[in-house]
Amino acid sequence: MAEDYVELIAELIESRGEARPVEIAERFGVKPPTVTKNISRLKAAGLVRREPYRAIFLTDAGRELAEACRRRHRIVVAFLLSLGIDEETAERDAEGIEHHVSTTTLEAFEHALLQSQSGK
Amino acid sequence: MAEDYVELIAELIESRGEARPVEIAERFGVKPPTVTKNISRLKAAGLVRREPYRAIFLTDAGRELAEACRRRHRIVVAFLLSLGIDEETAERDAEGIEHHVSTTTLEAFEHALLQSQSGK
DNA sequence: TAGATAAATTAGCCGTGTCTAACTTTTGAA
DNA sequence: TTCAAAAGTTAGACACGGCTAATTTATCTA
Ligand SMILES: [Mn+2]
Ligand SMILES: [Mn+2]
Ligand SMILES: [Mn+2]
Ligand SMILES: [Mn+2]
Repeated sequence: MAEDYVELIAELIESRGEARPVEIAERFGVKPPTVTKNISRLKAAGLVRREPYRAIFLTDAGRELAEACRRRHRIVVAFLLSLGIDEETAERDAEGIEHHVSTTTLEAFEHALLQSQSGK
Repeated sequence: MAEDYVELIAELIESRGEARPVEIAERFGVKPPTVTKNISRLKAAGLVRREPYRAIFLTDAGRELAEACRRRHRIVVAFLLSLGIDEETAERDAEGIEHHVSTTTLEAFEHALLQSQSGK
């Protein structure tokens, strides 16, 4: 959970300037109270900073985690695409797969990606 | 959860002749009461048949699900191995990845597997 | 600037999956 | 054949992630 949240929060801050619960709820297909509760957990975990009724900010730890997650996400998607999978499926599957890919496997994906690029 | 359980139950029946809660608990690194409760849910879902204090059997539906899961598991592991990932990591990662692989992606894995075999 | 609307929170519920402690049933050895 | 050890179950607790209904706060608009 935490990974998907910080990832989305980072993206919202980048694209919208701020991360709002209502956006998060829409993106995850979840109701606002669920977001409120989960954001509290993120705050308790030191990943997020925020005051009630205000936008959500990432802590340093949160930003670091977000960056790692976004990188992993990009690699997994790119890898699936390189296998000829359509974009929609690649995105959907990557959203789950990304949470189970070890460093070893991620590196193997990157390596395979390079091969497929050189081999056209 | 159900997928991992029926998969393991099928394997235990095949290798040991029967599936016992104590073995399931060990394999999943979980305590026996957890297994009891989860097996009850499997029974409620019509995947498993059993009487208290006796071994666990799969229903037809359970057996079908188990077969599908084992097939997916084998393909994901084989695919990761074909990328040069070590067996331990491949098994560990596959255990999570298998639950997020769509039919489309599974087919892409199979296809890539064939390519890697022909290309030696 | 008042009032309506939108956004967010709180309270309380539920199902899942985990645990420990205590109990019951089965089993296997003496 | 008995009875101790192993296996399994029950009871009760907890954290997580989801929900609805009701309330509170912020925002926009007339
Ligand atoms: Mn994800
Ligand atoms: Mn992601
Ligand atoms: Mn699994
Ligand atoms: Mn598996």
